[in-house]
Amino acid sequence: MTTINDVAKKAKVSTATVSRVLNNSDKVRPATRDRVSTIIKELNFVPNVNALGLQRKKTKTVGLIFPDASAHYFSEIMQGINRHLFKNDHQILISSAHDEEEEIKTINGFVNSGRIDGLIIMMPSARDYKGLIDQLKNEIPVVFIACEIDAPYSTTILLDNYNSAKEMVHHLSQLGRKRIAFIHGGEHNYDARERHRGYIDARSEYQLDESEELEVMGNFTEASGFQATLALMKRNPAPTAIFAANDAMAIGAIEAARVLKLSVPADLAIVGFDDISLAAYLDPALTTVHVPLRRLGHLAGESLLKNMNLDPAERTTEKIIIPLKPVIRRSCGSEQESA
Amino acid sequence: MTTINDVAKKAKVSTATVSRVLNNSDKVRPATRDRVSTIIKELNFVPNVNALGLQRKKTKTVGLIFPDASAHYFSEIMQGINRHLFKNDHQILISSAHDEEEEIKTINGFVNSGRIDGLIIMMPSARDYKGLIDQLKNEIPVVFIACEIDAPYSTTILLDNYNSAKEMVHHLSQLGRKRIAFIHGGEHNYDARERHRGYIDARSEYQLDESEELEVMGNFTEASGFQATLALMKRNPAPTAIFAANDAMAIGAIEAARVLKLSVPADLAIVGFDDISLAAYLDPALTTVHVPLRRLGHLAGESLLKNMNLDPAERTTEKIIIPLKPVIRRSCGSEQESA
DNA sequence: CTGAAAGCGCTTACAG
DNA sequence: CTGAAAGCGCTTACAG
Repeated sequence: MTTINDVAKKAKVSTATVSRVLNNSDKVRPATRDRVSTIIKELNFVPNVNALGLQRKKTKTVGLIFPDASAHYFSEIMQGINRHLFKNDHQILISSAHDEEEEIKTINGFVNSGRIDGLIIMMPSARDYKGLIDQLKNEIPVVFIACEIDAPYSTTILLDNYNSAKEMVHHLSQLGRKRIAFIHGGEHNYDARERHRGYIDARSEYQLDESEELEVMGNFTEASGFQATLALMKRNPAPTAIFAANDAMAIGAIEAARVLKLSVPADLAIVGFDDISLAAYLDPALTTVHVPLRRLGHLAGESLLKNMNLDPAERTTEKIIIPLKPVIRRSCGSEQESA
Repeated sequence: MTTINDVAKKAKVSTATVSRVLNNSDKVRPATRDRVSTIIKELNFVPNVNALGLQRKKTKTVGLIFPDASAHYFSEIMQGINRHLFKNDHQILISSAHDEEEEIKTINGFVNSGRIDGLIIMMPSARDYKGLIDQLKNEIPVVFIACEIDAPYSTTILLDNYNSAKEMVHHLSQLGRKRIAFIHGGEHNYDARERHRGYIDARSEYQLDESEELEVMGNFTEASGFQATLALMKRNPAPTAIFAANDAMAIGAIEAARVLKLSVPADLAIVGFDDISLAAYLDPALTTVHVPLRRLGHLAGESLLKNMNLDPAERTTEKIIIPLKPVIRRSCGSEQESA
């Protein structure tokens, strides 16, 4: 590996001068600068990041912690983050942990090792907030995605799950569905809980049938949506609509309806949440809530970068809530078609 | 940030001793070891990775380059890689680039900056192999995924797209479909090209209808599968089966068939490639080829780690081809159901 | 405009 | 078993 010494020797200058050329310092004679620049290219010299990090206490690297499930969801967000950071010459160090203990250990390693300048945490099922916040200690800026953790001087980015869920239930009720069931995504998942809360509140607000019988626990997979629907349709009276907490479960629900010889939406309206790319290509096309994952990632990257360039004293605590839009297609029984 | 000096001072030993404790050197008196260990915990000391990297020339970090499209495909692979590396105490630094020029620049930065100990490159649309190989220079071990680049001392992991595609066409022909169309995934994509090659060879081998009319270019999206199918069904005679180079396009094809009032599989058999999780939940359930993405990622991580622990002189050039299995469901018109 | 020297936080021969 | 010192590859005040 070529070092700054090799360059200095070949250019017959000191390493200080090479360093100045590298950093565009103005105090270098043009002739010297040219000579050194040429040799840097010749040798294909790239500065050693470890030496840089040690000396500057900045690594131009951002850490990204995410759960190892839900690949699609997180990969989209990650792409959004990456796109923004790449443009701004930063790298992403990822770590996906299995459980919360692992995650907290990883965060500790990330934060105190001088490895990263900022951290993005996706932890929808976080429970031990205390342990987490203790690790952080405001050493570096942090952005939380899809988890509500009251850490000072951090940014939190949330989806407006609650209101969109309410809106979706309202839409179904407007179409005459009064007995609306809900397939939950998991009680430890923040998004799932918020969607559920919106469903519950909407049910009472719009005076719909209320019963625990109408709620079934799923886990965001097609299979769980399928099973949940089979269970729900045994209720008496059976629901006239099913609101699944994500599209994958809605797809399982549609398949279950097919098996039960139920027509969707005539016998049973089914709606989802996420608006995955093939939602429009299902039969019937799925009514759902669009979630702009890339934009979420972009916002996270942007906010983090902003705070990384700020003095710790200047940082604020910020909360960004992304409004979501329902996408009305056929599966809810509406004739209306959205763009 | 706590340093080794803080620990040394507090424990009243030299930094050398702290270092020995940290590295489990046996030449430390138990009493000293205990005292130092206690203080390390007390101070929550984590060694600075930049100093470590500078000194050891190892960073316990692996680089991962991937295209910024196809989030799902790559996120699954990434999860497989990560799972394995996490267990072995390594981090992943990612970078997804827009085009090949960006990618090569990134690779150069990764390889010559002392940032990583190994590199995994997913570059299905790589064209400029020369530029790529020049960057590599055998500095660090490299694993290529889904691209055939003749770089010495590297590992290449490929899917057996070709034979599986042939097998799928054979299966359709066995079911009496003689006019089988193909929706291509993109001519610059390695997997797509191989699947296409298998299709072409199978067509002639099994004496099926051959015509350029039966091939349409798509781009791996539902929308392109939809459009391609609309175009294909205008042929005269129309195809009796469509082989889409991935599941997303197959889903688009099914929707197109629906619009055209064609029954699948009675009028038109449709098969895909990938076996995404909801393939089983489509109507009709999609016949496709299962691609074990996590396993692919796992193998990549494993191979890389193995080579990272080897002397450069001991490294070999390796090529791993992953066999793929068709999953026969309803959309091909077979009565047979696979597990 | 340029260089010698100190220092970032570690590790490791070397000496004791 | 332990410490003083050199060195990994950079940057930056300081002196000239």
